[in-house]
Amino acid sequence: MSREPRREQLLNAADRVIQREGPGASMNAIAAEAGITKPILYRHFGDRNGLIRALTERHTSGLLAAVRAALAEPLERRDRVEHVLDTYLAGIEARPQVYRLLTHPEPGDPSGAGNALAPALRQIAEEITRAVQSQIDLGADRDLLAEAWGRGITGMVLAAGDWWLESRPCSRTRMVQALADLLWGRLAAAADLPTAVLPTAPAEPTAPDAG
Amino acid sequence: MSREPRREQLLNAADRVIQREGPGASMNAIAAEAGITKPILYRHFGDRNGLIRALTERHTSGLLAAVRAALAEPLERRDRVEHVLDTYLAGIEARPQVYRLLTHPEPGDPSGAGNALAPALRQIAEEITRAVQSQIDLGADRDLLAEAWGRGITGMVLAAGDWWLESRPCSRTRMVQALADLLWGRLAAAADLPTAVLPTAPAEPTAPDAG
DNA sequence: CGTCGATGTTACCCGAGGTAACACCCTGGT
DNA sequence: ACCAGGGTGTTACCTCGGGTAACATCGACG
Repeated sequence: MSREPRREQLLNAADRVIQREGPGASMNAIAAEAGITKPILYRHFGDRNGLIRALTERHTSGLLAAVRAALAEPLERRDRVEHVLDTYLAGIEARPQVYRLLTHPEPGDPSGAGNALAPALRQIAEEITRAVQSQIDLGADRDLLAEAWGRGITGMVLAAGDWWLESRPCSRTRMVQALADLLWGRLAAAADLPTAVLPTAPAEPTAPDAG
Repeated sequence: MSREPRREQLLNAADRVIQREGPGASMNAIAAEAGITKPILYRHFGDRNGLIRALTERHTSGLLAAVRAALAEPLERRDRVEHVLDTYLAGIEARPQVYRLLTHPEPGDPSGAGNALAPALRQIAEEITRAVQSQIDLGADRDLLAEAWGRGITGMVLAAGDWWLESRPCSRTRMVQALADLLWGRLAAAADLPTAVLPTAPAEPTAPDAG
């Protein structure tokens, strides 16, 4: 049996274990599930990261392709956004344990499951939730929206701030503007670009077929 | 010397080590920095999580208080939002290593620093960035906005989706609506509530002072 | 003077990632 | 027929980090 099919079998086994025990599963456990011992895993995947990477690539290729397709769907912009959101949520809903692996490839503590936000950040999220609840009139959906938004805004600022801190693409005040603009609906308000899909190829002014 | 001051000293030492080596610092290293050995740390903090928790609480109390204050500032709503964003970014800018600890209390792999988004999610962020860049007219700030938004939206959906998956507060379609509304500027469009600050005490209709 | 509550130590356990050395079995070329 | 190579697998080990047990010390207080 050549390498590739065997690799697939091992990945299947790893999948089952992680499905069952979460992303903290040990290499021993995975090897046992596959009916073999550790060194074989290491021969195939180098180290634990390699295994995890292979596993996530396998699972995320589908989700990633789906999201990409959703982003390119020829819909009204709002509908397209909803379509992308729904695609993602449906994807993580379908396989929760795998999703954990997607978001937390590093083991971390095995007890607490589902911590996209670290405890300290969860406190911030709660503050935002409370502020929204007490300051803004959101009608009947008030509680749900406030909580979802509290989490969402916190996650947004976390991810964007992390990137900003790492690569410093601009001043702090500009970053503040960029995020505030996003929260302020600029995504909805901006005009469409003239359907040029290829990023490196600006629409040729002489091309007659795009009218 | 009673417990508390000693505790502070140990936390100071832990702080220095983490400042220097990042959140993956070992208990041995921390103990060495404090000039002592491991068991003392364990006596004071129970386990590694306890130490980290104490450390983060210490540092985040300031940031959390600042964010809370910013959220209560009597400003125009947009200005308040910007104020909160700026407060947070200034906080993480001031002490990057501590910020890492805030966002990634679990060690994880020591090589990669600054991964608010796991690799798989970073791919999604890039897809969004590309889509925004190629589909929406954002003027001169185009590149910056697209990238910041790509990260931000991904982080938002990650955090909100994680929460939704964990506690299932509503149907998937409703969650999609909640997030799309957030991205669509409903935060900006909604009306103010009549300055009732206490969450559990709805504004008394007979109170005359709130006019 | 004893003892309580801190301080501190050395030495160990355990589990997990990772590796070295060895053995087998099939296939194919000479 | 034979042996080399590339796959399969094994046992036994190393290292490092979190965590604990057992023991020694120092100062204060009734």
